[in-house]
Amino acid sequence: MSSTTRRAYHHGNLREALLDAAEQSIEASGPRGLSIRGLARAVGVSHAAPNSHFPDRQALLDALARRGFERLGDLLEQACLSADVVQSSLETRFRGTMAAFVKFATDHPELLDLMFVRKRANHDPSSQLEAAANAALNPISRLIDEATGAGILAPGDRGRQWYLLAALTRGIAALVLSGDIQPEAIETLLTDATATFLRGNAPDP
Amino acid sequence: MSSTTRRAYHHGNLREALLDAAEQSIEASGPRGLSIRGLARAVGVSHAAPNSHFPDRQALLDALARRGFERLGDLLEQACLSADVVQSSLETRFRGTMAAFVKFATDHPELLDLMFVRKRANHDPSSQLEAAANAALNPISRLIDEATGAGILAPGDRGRQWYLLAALTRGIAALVLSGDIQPEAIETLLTDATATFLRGNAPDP
DNA sequence: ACCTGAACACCGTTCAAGT
DNA sequence: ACCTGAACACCGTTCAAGT
Repeated sequence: MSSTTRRAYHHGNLREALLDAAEQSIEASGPRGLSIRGLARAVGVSHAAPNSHFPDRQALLDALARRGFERLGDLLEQACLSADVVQSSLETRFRGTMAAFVKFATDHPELLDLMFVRKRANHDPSSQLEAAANAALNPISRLIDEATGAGILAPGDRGRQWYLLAALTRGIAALVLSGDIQPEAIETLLTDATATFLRGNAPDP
Repeated sequence: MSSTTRRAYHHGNLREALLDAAEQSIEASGPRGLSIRGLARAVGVSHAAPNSHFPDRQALLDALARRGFERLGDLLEQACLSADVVQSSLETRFRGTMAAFVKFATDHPELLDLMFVRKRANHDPSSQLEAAANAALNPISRLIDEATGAGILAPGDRGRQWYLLAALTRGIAALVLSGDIQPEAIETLLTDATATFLRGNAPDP
């Protein structure tokens, strides 16, 4: 019965097999190195077979990005929760969530790029991709609400604080991916960023 | 005599003509839409002609990125200086510099992407590209030094403050380019980011 | 030195045809 | 429904040959 998973490659499983191969390819040689024909070859089907599952190359990349957001969302969620269980301070949880994002970036640099290109080429706000993107970043909103409730963050405009935190997080990831920060300095930067954000947005005493 | 600039297209001017065409193409349809053959066509030379000026496609992209850093450097410099002349506060100048970066991002989104991919594909720390990149971001360092001198920033680790400011700046640009921020919210975010950075890194009283 | 033209090994996408 | 094979119009890069 376990043979079912092994055998049924060309019937029903092709879509996922292609996405798996695509993710490997992308991390190895960037999105530009990804070719539909190469994927088909790697999986052992004809070069036109992928077309049955993805109308064009971009659709495959979108599906890849969507999977990425789902995984990123899980990681951020975990970072929030596990920090909670250990009864850590809110500052630690902020830092942990940013750190989780940055770890995802270093683990899957090309995938992250793919995920955040969106709006430029493709822009359908009702797509599953956008839904996944919004869902993934939800933990950040909840953390901000919690901190506001605890009196650690000024109860100002929730959106403005979200933007700030999102900018910091993505900015750090960008610095790391472009190689503009020395790897040893990342931990310090995460700590500094958390402290700066909280201090800069603390309620007036 | 002005005919010299107009005529001498295929002798001596080709390199720049290709780069100009490349920049147009890239902003119109992304780096993926850029083809050497297409450029050659647009400029009116044979498809192999570009090879006399750029050993391969990547070399052309690198040259494009280098030009981008030179222009970005000029803009940041200007943002610093012009704000100085008007005798503005240091806070205004911080904001102005970040705003200049973000404006460059919205004006040349694809070019900016190209500029900051570096380290992943290509990584020669002694290249002219890297030199241009470092030079471009110099104004930020000078601004931090100035603010430290004026007692507005804590005289801690210069590098740590640089990383923070760079992360904020690039993060905001990233939010804008990926469409994750409403355009009307950008000005507010720039103000909030400046205030948060300065407040979060102010010297202890 | 700079450019051309042919050649080679790739692409994505379409489409009739098979199962 | 899912896949194949041929076909079409593209690529980047190399290289002998021209000027």
